[in-house]
Amino acid sequence: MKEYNFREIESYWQSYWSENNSVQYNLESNNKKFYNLCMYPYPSGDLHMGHVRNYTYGDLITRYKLLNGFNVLSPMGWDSFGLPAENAAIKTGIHPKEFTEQRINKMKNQIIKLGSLYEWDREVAVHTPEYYKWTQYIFIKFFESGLAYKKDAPVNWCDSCKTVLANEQVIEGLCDRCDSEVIQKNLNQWFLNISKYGDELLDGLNDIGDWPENVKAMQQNWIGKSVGAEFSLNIVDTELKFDVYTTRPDTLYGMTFAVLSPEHEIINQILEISYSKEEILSYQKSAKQKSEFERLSSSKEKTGVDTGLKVINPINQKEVPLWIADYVLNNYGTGAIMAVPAHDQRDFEFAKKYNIEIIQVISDEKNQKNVEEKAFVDEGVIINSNEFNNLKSHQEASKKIVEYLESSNLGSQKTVFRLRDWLISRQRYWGCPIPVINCKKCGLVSEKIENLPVVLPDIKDYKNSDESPLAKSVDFVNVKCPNCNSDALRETDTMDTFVDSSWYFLRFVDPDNKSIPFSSEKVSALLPVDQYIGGVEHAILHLLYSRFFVKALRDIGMLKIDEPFLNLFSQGMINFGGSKMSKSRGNVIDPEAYFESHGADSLRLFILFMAPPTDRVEWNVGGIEGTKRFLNKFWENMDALEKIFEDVIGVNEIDLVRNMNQTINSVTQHIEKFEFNTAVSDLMIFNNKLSDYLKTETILSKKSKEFIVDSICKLLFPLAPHISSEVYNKFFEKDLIKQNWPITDMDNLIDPTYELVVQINGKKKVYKRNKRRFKSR
RNA sequence: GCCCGGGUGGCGGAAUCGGUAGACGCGACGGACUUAAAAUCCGUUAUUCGAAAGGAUGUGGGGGUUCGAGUCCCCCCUCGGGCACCA
Repeated sequence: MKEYNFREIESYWQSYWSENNSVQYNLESNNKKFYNLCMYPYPSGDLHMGHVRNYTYGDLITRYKLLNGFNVLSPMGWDSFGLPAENAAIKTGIHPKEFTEQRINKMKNQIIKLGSLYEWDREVAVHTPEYYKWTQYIFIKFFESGLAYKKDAPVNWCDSCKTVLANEQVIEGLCDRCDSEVIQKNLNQWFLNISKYGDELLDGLNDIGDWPENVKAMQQNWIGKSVGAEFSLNIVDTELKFDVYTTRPDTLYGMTFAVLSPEHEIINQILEISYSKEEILSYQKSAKQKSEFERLSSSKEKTGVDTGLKVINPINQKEVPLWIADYVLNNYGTGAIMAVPAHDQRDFEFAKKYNIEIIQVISDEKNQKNVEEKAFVDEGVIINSNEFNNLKSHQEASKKIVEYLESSNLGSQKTVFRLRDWLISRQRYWGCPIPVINCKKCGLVSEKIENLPVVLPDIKDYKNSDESPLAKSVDFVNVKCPNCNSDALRETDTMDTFVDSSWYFLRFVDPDNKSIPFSSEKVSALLPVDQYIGGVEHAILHLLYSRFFVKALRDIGMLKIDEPFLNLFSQGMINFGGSKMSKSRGNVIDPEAYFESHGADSLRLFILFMAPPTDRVEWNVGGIEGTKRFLNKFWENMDALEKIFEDVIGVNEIDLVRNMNQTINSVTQHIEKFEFNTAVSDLMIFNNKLSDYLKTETILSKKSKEFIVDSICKLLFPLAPHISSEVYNKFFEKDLIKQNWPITDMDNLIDPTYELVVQINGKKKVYKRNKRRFKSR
């Protein structure tokens, strides 16, 4: 059999679509809009299978929606700031801009070869001044409204590379580049106040649209809302007091000690009065030297130091010892806790180790639980708590005790989030400069809008020293204060690249706007994104940051929507040899080779066919042969149909037409439900039936022939657009992309015969083919 | 520890409402074509007993509901992912 010439066909249609602007959002159209978006890539230079999977799904949706008459917006851009370009620059001296743009060109070419349709006139790349000007604009608006602020914060620092590292760059406590140990260092850093939106980000998940449950669960988990109580503990014989937060106010009578985190501010005052000054100082020092990793993971053996001081339990005036221990984190709650060893496992271990009293205040109904081996954390009944005895814990007793604290002005109910403010400053070159100036007189002053963008200066050495690479450019750093015109210094940090990606989907609706980042009207017309498709690895960071950005931009009046993404689809990863494909593992399967050897249509079909889209899959080297065979067979069938003798309708023809109709019904439903693997198999089944027909029959009516070619090309179009466009054009001399999706004939779905099955005790015993007596619908 | 998903042939996976388990594809085996190979075409392919007809078993394990369970309920095992000293 001769193979169809996929190379020629694919390249022809790719040029055709591009020259005819086959996907273009039409402002004037009355058709319903559909904003279809794939997560834009970091331009690594090589398209990998993860991209192929992502863009195949995205393109399928674009084409399906086009045939269904939607006014589709399908843009693409580049997440083009980031470390790899900077590392390459350090190594080879090539400017990150040049390095990045070469890679963008290469990758864009590969995306086109996949046959993915994008409206390239809307392309954005975040590293261009035309884009980052508006990232800076938004930053300034955030700064002016208090959403961006600067404060001292502990960061991951590699003393060998002389740089701050992102959490993702710290691998088991070591620098991912030089393997030296990462330490905690206090630096003055920029933050965005995302925690202000904790409640809204959490509540928004309830009615957001169609999002995968696991992604919603991950975000809920990350936001980590908990409701408890906050109250003060007074230190005996002093004026000193501090706040503690607990989710278990019902256990208040069981408090037998209190703990401060080693970084707690009040320790400075404690040092003046404690007999254990030396021990405290040395404990603080050792806690500081531990890396975050070590501190959180070090075999969970708890350590601490006794201050020798006592605090008073506000509910019963009992005096209990005050300790300092690093199992209490300074940046959660109040950085201090009441410790109830009887009912908290961590407190229990600490109490056992240091021989601290344990008082049980909850038991089960028969009072048979004890706390000798471990803490009792389950629901139960209050004991040893005076007037609160016999109340049910946790809910009822907590409520009563909080009411008591509130009525006696001792404390109050309090909501705490795990979500922390977002540290966005990076001591890096290849990122968006922070548009702020430090003036000795005026303090932190934002750059004037008319002076934007603050352009990344050219420097010779991209390597960090003790400060950011941008500090090396004298011209960049030394400026006049926009306020008072006195000598001032520019910020030398750049922004986390997640800032760039938190609003790119907004720029796509208005990419050429020269006066503002985007028009609010256009955003309202096109957003939320109707279908967002991307990898599950962005379940928390990117998707949460973008949601935060939209809410923050709404609150400062720049747009009028609440959520950026209506429906989210997370595709599974593609592994090979049991692990994630990566250059360092040497297990990368290059999609480009398949464009040459099997064609983009075969690759797309195989990706669609291999597994349900949400599943993680193992790359199967031979599997693509199956979809290639299918396309060859399809091509051959179409060829045979073209030559078949046209005549009156025969009996088998009626069956074939019904099969086609059933296939229309089934493929449509599977695509709607994102069950692309079974959509492909439906088409394979019909193609096999068509082969059988053509082998045994010699005639077919013109009407049926045209119905079959028309329908099957349309059904195949979103999945394998090149071959279907070619066949359609050969038969009808029309552009398939401008046609309408086929409609199922509901009257011709059901086979007039059926198999009667008789089961006895659930086992099939008799089956027989019968004619249906009534036409059912 | 907590929160999400999963577990079906040699493999990837199908199976709207509880109603013929294993669609479709890969691989394997047998055959045709060929000097030969590749490609292509035809056939077989859950396990097991049987020459065959046919029978028995079978969706991680155990129980239950039902005329009937991959599907519903309870318990357990196990794999993957996320979070994790979060008070």
